[in-house]
Amino acid sequence: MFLTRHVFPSNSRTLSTFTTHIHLQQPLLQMALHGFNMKFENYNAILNECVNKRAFREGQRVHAHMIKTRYLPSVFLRTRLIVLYTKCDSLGDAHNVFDEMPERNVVSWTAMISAYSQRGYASQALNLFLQMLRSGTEPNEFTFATVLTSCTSSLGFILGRQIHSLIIKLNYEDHVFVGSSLLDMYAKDGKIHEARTVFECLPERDVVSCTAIISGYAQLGLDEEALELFRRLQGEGMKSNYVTYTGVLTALSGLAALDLGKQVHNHVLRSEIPSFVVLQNSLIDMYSKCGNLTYSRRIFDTMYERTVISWNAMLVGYSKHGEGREVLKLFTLMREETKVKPDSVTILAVLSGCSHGGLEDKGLNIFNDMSSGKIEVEPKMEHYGCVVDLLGRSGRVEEAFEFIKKMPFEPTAAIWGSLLGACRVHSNVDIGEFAGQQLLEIEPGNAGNYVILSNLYASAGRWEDVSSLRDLMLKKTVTKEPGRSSIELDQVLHTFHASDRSHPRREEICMKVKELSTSFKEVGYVPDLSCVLHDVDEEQKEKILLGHSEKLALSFGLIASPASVPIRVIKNLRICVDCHNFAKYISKVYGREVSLRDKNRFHRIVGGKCSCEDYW
DNA sequence: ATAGGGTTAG
Repeated sequence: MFLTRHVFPSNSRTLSTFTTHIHLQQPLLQMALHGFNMKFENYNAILNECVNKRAFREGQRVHAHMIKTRYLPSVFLRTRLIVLYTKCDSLGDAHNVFDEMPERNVVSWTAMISAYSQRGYASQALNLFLQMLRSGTEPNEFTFATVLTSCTSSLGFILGRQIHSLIIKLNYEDHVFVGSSLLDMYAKDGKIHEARTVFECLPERDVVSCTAIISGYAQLGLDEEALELFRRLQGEGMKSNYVTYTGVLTALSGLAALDLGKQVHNHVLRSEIPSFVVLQNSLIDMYSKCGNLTYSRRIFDTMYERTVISWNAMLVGYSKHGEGREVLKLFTLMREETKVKPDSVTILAVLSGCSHGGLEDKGLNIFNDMSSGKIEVEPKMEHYGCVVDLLGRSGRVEEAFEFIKKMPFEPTAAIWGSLLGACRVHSNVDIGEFAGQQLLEIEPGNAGNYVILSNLYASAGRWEDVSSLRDLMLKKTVTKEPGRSSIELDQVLHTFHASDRSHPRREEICMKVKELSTSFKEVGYVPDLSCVLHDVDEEQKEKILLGHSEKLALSFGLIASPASVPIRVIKNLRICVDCHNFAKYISKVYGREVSLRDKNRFHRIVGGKCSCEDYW
């Protein structure tokens, strides 16, 4: 019921939608083109109209008329021309006007900086800003708000901090536009506390600054913090718009909070908020990451306009759920749609979709089409990574290894990790050992790598290697991002850590895990002790294994949710081999569907079988 | 005349 079709105009920020053949006010145009002695007022009026209507050709004719009649436009009019050309997507023309200006003021500099930053030319925008300072022109609040949006590279962040000092010196730190731009810059640099400080110091807040800080948390994966802040600001009377909800949906996607996501969706539909493409894209992603692809597809199908991101979000959804056939079907549809071109993310989604869906040959064909230019996307490192995955999954481990050696890139940790994973599943100890060594060299501090290599050694019965791996791990400073699993029940998110004793129903949960383990052992479950790398006896290892956050969340789901619904658990890391097996027993013994989202994909486990076919 | 927050992938 809540998915009704909403038709709204497309996002007005799309630059490509300008028209060139429009009717300008005839008298003015005639005056300009028939030798009338044009004055400032006339030019200003006609240029304003051209800017508003994005009338590129007419604007050019007016500009040409100025040159022909040797009219010398003021700084003001030249700046209008820069803005006109920028809005009409003609950066070259804008820059020519800028170059030929006999004098410039803060507005013309800012307009030009804005032109570059809007088109994504960050370093040019920053260069221009520096030139502006050197020329002795003092920036104003417009300049700062603009230039900070171009501070998104590592060099940009350094410059951004210096710009912050200048902002303080020139007394613009209380300005809300400058503040939102500044806090956004800090958030994008991962400096969320500094972003928060800027936010808290603002004398007044508005939708944009509030949205910027909420999205800042969400983009860094601080989902709970984002949600908490959203609720607090809402309580303090913050107004939300569609961008705010996009940020909130990002946080909810991360948490896989389906019920809350539906609530936001309902709210958006009931309110006057327009269903802009960006918001719909967020909804597609939210439903897919919450495990509900049907809703994602329903939104996708009813969209009035789709961007490449809409297609990508849907493709990624199918891919993560292991629905390879659907990925290919949708990709075919996409290629028939001429308005949208596949990009690098599209191909990534399709390749990984083929891999997760067990369609190795189809995936390899697509990679070949890309290499031969039949698909017009430049193959990047990540695409090569997908091929390693595809070959590895189908058991062609040697081929995958050869492929890595011939790649035009230096292999990354992700590539070796993918090869090692394949070796674990297909028990290729020789290549796996090599991949593992490379991996331990690149990422000596990543505990996950040790676990997979240990799994591999254990599967080959090489126990002495398992123990020397453990010794090696003790020598290095190995940090493990703490594993965390959560489950949403009645709009409340229950989060568990390993051996977590903080849940109000901890006794019950702990008992249940033990009970399950005992009963599963009677029907064939064998705890996989190679998943534990601590130097303890077997009994202890089993205890540690039973404390894994996934098992706590799964058991809690079994106790606390009705038997008719699937148990939906999400884990922040890749799921452990033993817990994956444990979940299969739950599905078989209790007849419950388990939907498990890990860092890489969804595992839909029914009747003891998983949609990943034990490859992840 | 010039300005800030947003969606997919990793």
